[in-house]
Amino acid sequence: MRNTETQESANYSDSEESEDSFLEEETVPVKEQAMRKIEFALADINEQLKKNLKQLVLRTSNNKSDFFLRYSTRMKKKLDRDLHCLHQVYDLLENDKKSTKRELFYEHKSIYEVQRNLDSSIKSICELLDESRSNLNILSCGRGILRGAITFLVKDVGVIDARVQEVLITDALLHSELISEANFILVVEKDTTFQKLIDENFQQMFPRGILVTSKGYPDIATRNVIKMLSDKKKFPIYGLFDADPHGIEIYLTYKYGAIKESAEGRGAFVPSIQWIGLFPTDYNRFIIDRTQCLKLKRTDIVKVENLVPRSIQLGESIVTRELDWMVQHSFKMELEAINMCGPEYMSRYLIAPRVTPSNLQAEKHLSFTSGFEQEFQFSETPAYMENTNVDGCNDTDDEDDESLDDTDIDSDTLRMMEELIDNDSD
DNA sequence: GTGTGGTCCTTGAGCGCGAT
DNA sequence: ATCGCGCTCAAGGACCACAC
Repeated sequence: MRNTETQESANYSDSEESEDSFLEEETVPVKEQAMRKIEFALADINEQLKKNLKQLVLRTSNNKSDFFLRYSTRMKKKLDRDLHCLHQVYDLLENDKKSTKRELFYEHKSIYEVQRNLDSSIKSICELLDESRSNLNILSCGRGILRGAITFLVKDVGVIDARVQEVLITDALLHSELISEANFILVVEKDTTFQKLIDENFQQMFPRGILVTSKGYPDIATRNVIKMLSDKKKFPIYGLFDADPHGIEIYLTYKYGAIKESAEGRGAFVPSIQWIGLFPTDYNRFIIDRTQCLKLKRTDIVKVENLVPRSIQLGESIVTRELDWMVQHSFKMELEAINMCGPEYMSRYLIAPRVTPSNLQAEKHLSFTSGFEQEFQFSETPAYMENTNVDGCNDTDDEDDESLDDTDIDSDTLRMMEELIDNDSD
């Protein structure tokens, strides 16, 4: 045992000092750092396997303060999958190749069994190496799409003009050059809304707008690309989601990332995104058919129960208040509810008035908005106007008299939800 | 008691297949 | 030809069981 330990230390003593000092140097490329870490981890775990230890540790250095993965006897399969994944990542880095999750999965389908096992391994490896997924040359199958006033110049691909075609959002866009005269980005929750807006001439109506969707919960690539556009071009970002608990959670995922932030998706969020609808309280502002209102299910109420404290913690008073209203009235709405009001209704009466006035003035085709404002009297102040500044920073100090403070909302809402759960036989 | 893996649920979408 | 169903994929979160 002692001999082995001596041998082990002999194996790494030569490189240990240089290893640690090497890793701390910022000038070393990410790729080289990751490869060194993997080499260490594989050699180290190999030694542990020889010793037939009860518990194995996957680590990237001898420094005990560094992140490591621990594997008990019941986690043999997990270890096997993680090691295969580590080998695949090393292969990608060594050969300067990029691969999708799906491709990696099919390379060792018998090992991973189902894709979520590979997802779990990738997540673990990102934590272990302290690198984002894209830095490890792992791409996700693009899910998000984009259309509007922007052109990407992508290395090795060429010109991708989003004015004339839908663009699949992948990590490759992150490293492209941009040509754009856009002055805002509109993120919509789902593809049906995206297509509907395109069909209703979104591009003619908003020639300087960019429309984005990630088809449900946003993937990391889409969040990263929106963040990149926001950072580079300072576009204001607006978000349009269903007036239901999932829609609100999707908004929070865009704005703050996932609750369990991982190395895989580190930094993939867009703090400047502004929620412009569909608010539950929009039921009072638009002429929405009662049949478009769907009763909250038990699972919805449970989700609201979790979202309320989260929104309070995040200081999202509008979200808290809208959730409160939703629970009090016990129904939710999808974006399609607005479409039922009339042709181009969503673009004209929901989106146009809710992007900033400076943007509206730049739109030649929006003369109808002033007419709309005259003909349509809001029964109450829309939430997006109450405490959102033009620069996208929320100002939670200016609550009107009728608004509840967070403490009141919390207790009222929770009581309401408890009653609903008790009465809900669904 | 705490942390974590595995499982199952939700959202969004697409595709193939069988019944009508 | 159309519709409904069940499967897939990619994200998210919640919950339970188990190891430490």
